[in-house]
Amino acid sequence: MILKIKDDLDLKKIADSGQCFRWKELDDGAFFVPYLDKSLIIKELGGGEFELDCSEEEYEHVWANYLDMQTNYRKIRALADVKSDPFMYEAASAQRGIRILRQDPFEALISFIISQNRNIPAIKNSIELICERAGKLYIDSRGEHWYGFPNAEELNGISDDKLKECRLGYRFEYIRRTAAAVVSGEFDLKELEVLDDDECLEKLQSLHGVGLKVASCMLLYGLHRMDAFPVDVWIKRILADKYPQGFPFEEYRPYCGVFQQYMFAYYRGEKPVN
DNA sequence: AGGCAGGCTTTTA
DNA sequence: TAAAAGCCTGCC
Repeated sequence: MILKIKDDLDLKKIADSGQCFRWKELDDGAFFVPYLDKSLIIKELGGGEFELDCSEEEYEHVWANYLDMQTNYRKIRALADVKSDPFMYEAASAQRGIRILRQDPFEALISFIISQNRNIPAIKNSIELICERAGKLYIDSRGEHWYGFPNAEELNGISDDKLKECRLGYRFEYIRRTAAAVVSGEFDLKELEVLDDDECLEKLQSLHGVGLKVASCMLLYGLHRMDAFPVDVWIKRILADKYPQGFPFEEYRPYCGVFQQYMFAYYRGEKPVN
């Protein structure tokens, strides 16, 4: 199908944004996008048009939601005022096209536990290994094979040896215990939905290997809490560099997380590490 | 109680 | 060799 939109959507920027780790750019500039048991191949044609290898029905029921198309990001960007916060205005303008995906919560949780103290290529590497060892095998519309991200049962079910092949280092035990807690029901991902942001952060941090930063990433990228504001080494640098008087959270509520993402991508893009 | 140093696996630059 | 989308433990 052909999708025609007016709002922000830059596939390359999303793929490089550090919120998802399994998108793949294909030879023709299209992107392969996996989500649960489905995959999408999407290509920008220009003029706000995109070609998608799915039906309109599947787009409406799956991909529009995944890509968060019901949210107006142009409106959100308009919160950045060029006079009062020129840095943010510049960051949001330069990174226009980023959207906060509605990813699978379990995948997001595991992915951001893996992310700690590592750079993006290493994160992608471990996640791909996990999918190959614990995920289901699928075939996309081109006839190419791909592995899905394992659900909790699948991840919990693989042997220690196989999980150790995924090069998780000291995070091995974090992943093992988190998957087991989700499978046993000791940790219920659905229960998070009824909690407010602070309660949610607290509950997530009860998991071994989940601190404030990973919990914040889970809120923003796994639960789509748009006001969640993960502070990592990059954001720390930005806050020290650009906001020595403190970050104006009130100006950007309830979308602080979106602006965190713009800043992160913009600042990191100035001196790329991968 | 709350803050801080040191250690942790492995990869990347 | 240091740093990497950090967290845990032990110590004070």
